[in-house]
Amino acid sequence: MPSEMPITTVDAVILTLIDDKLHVMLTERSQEPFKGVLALPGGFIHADKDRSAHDAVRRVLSSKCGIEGVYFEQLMTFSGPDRDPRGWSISIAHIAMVPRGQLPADADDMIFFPVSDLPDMAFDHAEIVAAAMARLRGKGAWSTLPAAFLGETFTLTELQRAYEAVLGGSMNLSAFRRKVMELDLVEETGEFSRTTKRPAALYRLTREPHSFNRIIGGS
Amino acid sequence: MPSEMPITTVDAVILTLIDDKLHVMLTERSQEPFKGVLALPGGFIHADKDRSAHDAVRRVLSSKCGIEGVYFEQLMTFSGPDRDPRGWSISIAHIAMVPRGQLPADADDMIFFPVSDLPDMAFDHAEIVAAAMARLRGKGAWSTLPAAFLGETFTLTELQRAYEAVLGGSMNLSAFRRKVMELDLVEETGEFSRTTKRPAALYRLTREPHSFNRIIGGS
DNA sequence: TCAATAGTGTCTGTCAGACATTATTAC
DNA sequence: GTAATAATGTCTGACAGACACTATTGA
Repeated sequence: MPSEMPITTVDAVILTLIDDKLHVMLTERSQEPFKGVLALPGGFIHADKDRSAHDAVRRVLSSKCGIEGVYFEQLMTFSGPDRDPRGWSISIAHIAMVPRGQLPADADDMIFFPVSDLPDMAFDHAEIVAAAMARLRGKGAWSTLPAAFLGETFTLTELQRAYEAVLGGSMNLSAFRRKVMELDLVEETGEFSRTTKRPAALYRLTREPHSFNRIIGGS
Repeated sequence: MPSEMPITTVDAVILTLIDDKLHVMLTERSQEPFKGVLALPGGFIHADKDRSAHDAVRRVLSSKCGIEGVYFEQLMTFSGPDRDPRGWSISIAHIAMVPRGQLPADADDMIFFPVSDLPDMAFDHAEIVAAAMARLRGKGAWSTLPAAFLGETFTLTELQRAYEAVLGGSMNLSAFRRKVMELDLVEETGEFSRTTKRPAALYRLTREPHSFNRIIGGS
């Protein structure tokens, strides 16, 4: 067993939809290294507190960002001797999808940037965000994952906007509705949204975010 | 920075096709913990030797298994206080696809088991193999990844058998050929395989294993 | 000539995209 | 009524699956 183990951390790419566009949350680092530089929220794994990397991310989301009960999953692990000046390091990167309304009111040190226009970031975090976007694109078309950006209930139009934001490009209206209905991805709540002219039926997911087998066609 | 960091290892799920069925490579552990139990090949990350986890896997494949130059990619990272009796540990699991002919002749301590009938394994390696299978299924239909099980050149029938082994189930002959051709996944070599009655044209991939956008239909 | 495998042609049902149409509300 | 948004109906082209057919070899 080697005497010295790599530094082990977790990082979270926290995404949300603002004005139908994907945004990623960054914080300004308060400590060295990269003090004052924007970075993904993250932290060390605490062997005494965490039961898994997943658990460590939940702790970071909660304690550093005030975010609870959102959908997140492991993205991939980044590693190497040079990515952190403190030494050979590992970051188990995760991707989290947060409904806009579920973000804490106090957001002084949590800044959202559109993914289409990102600032310079600490460590290799630009690479991590790029990997998150690739994953989201790849998985978006094959899962109900984009629904994680919406609240408990949503209209079909809102759902379509979420898919479009994730996949980029626009989708066919009736094909989208047909597909969503026949795959039984959603069920009616019986309620209606009255924020638009004609009220829109509100739906909820029939199950947690999951994958399916046929693409919901892009533009 | 916490004083004690988790144990950091890499493991490899090495897969190959034997008689058109997926097999995974296991070795009998020569040391504690789990001495004498079957396990995935793996090892510690060596901060002084490895430039990345990917690099560590390449070293393990080469030094422990005699396998060079095969396609492999990161699967996911497993972590927790209980998966290794030596303490809080991380395993960055990888999945490797090896053509049957490229395995070293000497294979005394490398035993292949069909994925449909796996033995008990050390650590949480059963879970890792299950994750590898799920990944392979999910990605198989959307990439030329199954071709990584074949040699440099192959017949279309061999390619179809590889897809079928990865995806499970059988595929439509002419639909498969049509799709493969119109996606320009392969190109003719001009050579012919003479192992069957009628010679079959030999093809090679036009590019490295990669993803595409439409499924190659299963049965 | 027959068996075995490689490879092609064509029909058909399904489904995604396009787009016209209807429905329900606010003003 | 008119504007705006929600939701549906229907036509059409593309394509996957089915399957019959042809091609090329060994024995």
